[in-house]
Amino acid sequence: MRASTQEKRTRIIEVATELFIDQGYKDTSLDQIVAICGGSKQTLYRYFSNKEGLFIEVLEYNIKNSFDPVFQLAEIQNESLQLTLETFALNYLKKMCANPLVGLFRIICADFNKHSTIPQSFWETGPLRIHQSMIAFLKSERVTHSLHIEDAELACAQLLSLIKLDYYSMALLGLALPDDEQLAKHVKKAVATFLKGYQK
Amino acid sequence: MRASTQEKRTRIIEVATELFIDQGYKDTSLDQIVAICGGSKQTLYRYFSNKEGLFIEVLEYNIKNSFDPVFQLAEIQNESLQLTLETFALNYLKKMCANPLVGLFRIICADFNKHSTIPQSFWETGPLRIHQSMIAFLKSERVTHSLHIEDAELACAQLLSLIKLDYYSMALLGLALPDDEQLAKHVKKAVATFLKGYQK
DNA sequence: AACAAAGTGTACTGTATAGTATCATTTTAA
DNA sequence: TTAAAATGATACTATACAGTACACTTTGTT
Repeated sequence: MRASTQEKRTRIIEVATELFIDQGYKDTSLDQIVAICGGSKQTLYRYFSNKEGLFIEVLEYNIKNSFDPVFQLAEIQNESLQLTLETFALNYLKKMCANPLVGLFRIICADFNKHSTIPQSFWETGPLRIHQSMIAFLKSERVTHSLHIEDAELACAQLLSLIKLDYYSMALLGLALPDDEQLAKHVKKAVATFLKGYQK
Repeated sequence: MRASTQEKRTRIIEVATELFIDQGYKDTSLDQIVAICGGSKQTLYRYFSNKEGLFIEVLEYNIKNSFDPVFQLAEIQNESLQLTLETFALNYLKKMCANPLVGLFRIICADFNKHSTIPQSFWETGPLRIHQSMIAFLKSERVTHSLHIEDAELACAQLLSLIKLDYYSMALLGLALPDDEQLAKHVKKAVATFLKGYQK
């Protein structure tokens, strides 16, 4: 295999990512992608089975790049519990409410919500894995010695929902989110409510 | 005006609602709508400026029909506070996570998230009005005599998020939700966490 | 009855795009 | 150097659909 082959594949995926997110799935034509990448449509079709196949690879590529850093965040465990959660929360919130995740989520729910395994596999490789990280954290001694958590799965879901609030829905709709300072304030309140709800 | 004119308009809107939700915006053609309604494309164009204009009316029609019952629910105030909230929560959750709201939300975020006032007006006439109802309730004596709520707006957002959890995202993706019994259990826990987080 | 407004059926225009085919050109490996 | 594989440029096929034009029919009104 040529040295440039993998680079080219990656380049196509990156250009496709940008266009899909910017214009939506249906409104992004393969001709457009090729025009920006350079090369020809034949090459694209040699790499990817078809438009849907390309999108699936776009998805895998971005899920990997976007969620992995969040997993790491979920494992930070210094300072106070409150501060740990606040730090995680702000990063989690900003990652979830921004591209590429928001743009790709829009496409999955609008263009693949029926007759496709994409939503299920997106859910399992993305959000669900974040949940698992957080559940493990909530079960750790670090947490259990100051909070009374009977059902870690539930507590995790509640914590993440308190963090996201309606900001995720607003991001999906393309509405403007508060600035960083406001978000930081919000996140503190979310963590506070969570801690009080699960205090011993 | 003919007696049937208003009925015909409504019929077009209802058929369009179903097709838009079922197939998405781009995949629903006006020819299809006309074929099911009967009548001709000219008539459709006499009633509605174009496809987008039709969708906007579809939206208004369904927002009105779907959110209004939820407002009423928010005003139920009998029995215990806990029971009142649980009752509201279950109905709110089921309404939010089902069609037509889910299907229309998908379209708004995928097909109108840019260069359109649709998201903003959807947000204001839908979710925001529910928030306002709930904020008023949380400020009522009924609530303030048993809970300590400094910021009713925040408390409202947190409560509704605890109720929705990730079920709304799952519904958008077309993933299956738990059955009614499970949802009822979930809702009790959401209300419990909220009450504990805001207890005096 | 006569007229105008509302509605129908059908065909058409213009445009867009997924996917394929062909053939020339370049790159790589031996 | 040479042959095979990869890539590129371009054109083509088939299809779909928003929006328009137009001739004709129905309905309500005067």
